[in-house]
Amino acid sequence: MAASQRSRSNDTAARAWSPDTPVELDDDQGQQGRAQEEEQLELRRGPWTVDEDLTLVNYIADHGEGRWNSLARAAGLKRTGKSCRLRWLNYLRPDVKRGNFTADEQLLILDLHTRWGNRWSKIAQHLPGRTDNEIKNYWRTRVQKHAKELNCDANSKRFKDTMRYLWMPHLVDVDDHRRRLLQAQQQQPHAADVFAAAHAAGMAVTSSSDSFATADSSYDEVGGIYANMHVGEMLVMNGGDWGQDTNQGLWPAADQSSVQATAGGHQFQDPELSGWVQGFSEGITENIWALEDIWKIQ
DNA sequence: AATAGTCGCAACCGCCGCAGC
DNA sequence: TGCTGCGGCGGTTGCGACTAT
Repeated sequence: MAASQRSRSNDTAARAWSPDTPVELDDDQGQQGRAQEEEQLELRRGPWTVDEDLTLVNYIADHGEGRWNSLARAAGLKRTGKSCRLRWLNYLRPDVKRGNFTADEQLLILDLHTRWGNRWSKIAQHLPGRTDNEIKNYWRTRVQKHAKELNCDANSKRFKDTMRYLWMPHLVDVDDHRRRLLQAQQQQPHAADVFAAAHAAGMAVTSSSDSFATADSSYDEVGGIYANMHVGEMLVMNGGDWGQDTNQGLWPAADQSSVQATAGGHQFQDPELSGWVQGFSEGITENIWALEDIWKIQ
């Protein structure tokens, strides 16, 4: 990263462009052949114009995509091959899906990101019409924003656990969940009792004492919500038995199945497409984050 | 209405792996 | 076997649009 930052600072001057100004050459580029230098001097950067878009689209329609550097030259575009490729893949390609992510797509992104991390292109392969760039932007803007609101990093285990064991199961059936939570709040034991039960069951609660302490402190406040997240953690630690035995009434039935599906070694019904995620969002808002008020309601 | 702050997105960059020579 | 060019990837940035004050 240091190298990246160093190179970034060196890019400052080169970044002072406008769409109508040619690219300035650095020393290395200046050492190349004169013809190539003259050609590169004319390269454009910045936002694409409508004419450029039309040129690129028409050329690809006639000749197909690929060989981007030669394509850019042949099409008469004063752009780098990389720039043409990016413009085509992220914006001009006919099957690119524009607009907001659906709830299903958002859930799938959350799910796949917990499995693969910032492998945007790999994640994008499972969202037809969506580009890695779009997903990356979505993650950086929406998801990281909510992680910040939770005072944790979007790549942290805590946030991923929150997503996997709390938030996503939450979306299975919001109304049903609310009703069951009300019941659970009336029935559930105090967090200290839960801790004692876990301890008596021989769980390695000491190894997650920090997490449990967090759950403990949040328990009364939110009526078991955060504790449930750590129940998920404990399921991972303890093979899933504890949650089934002691957590009855806390999780809606569908939630438990989801947890079980993920707890034992992060297994999925559909190893390719996380089928257990698909269909989660039926009947809920298109913006899953709009449900964040549930957190505050509890 | 003007200004400041924030957000979302398009586009850039360097790095890396691969294929061809 | 090493070099070179290309394509792909993930990280970062700049700026217009939007919102709050």
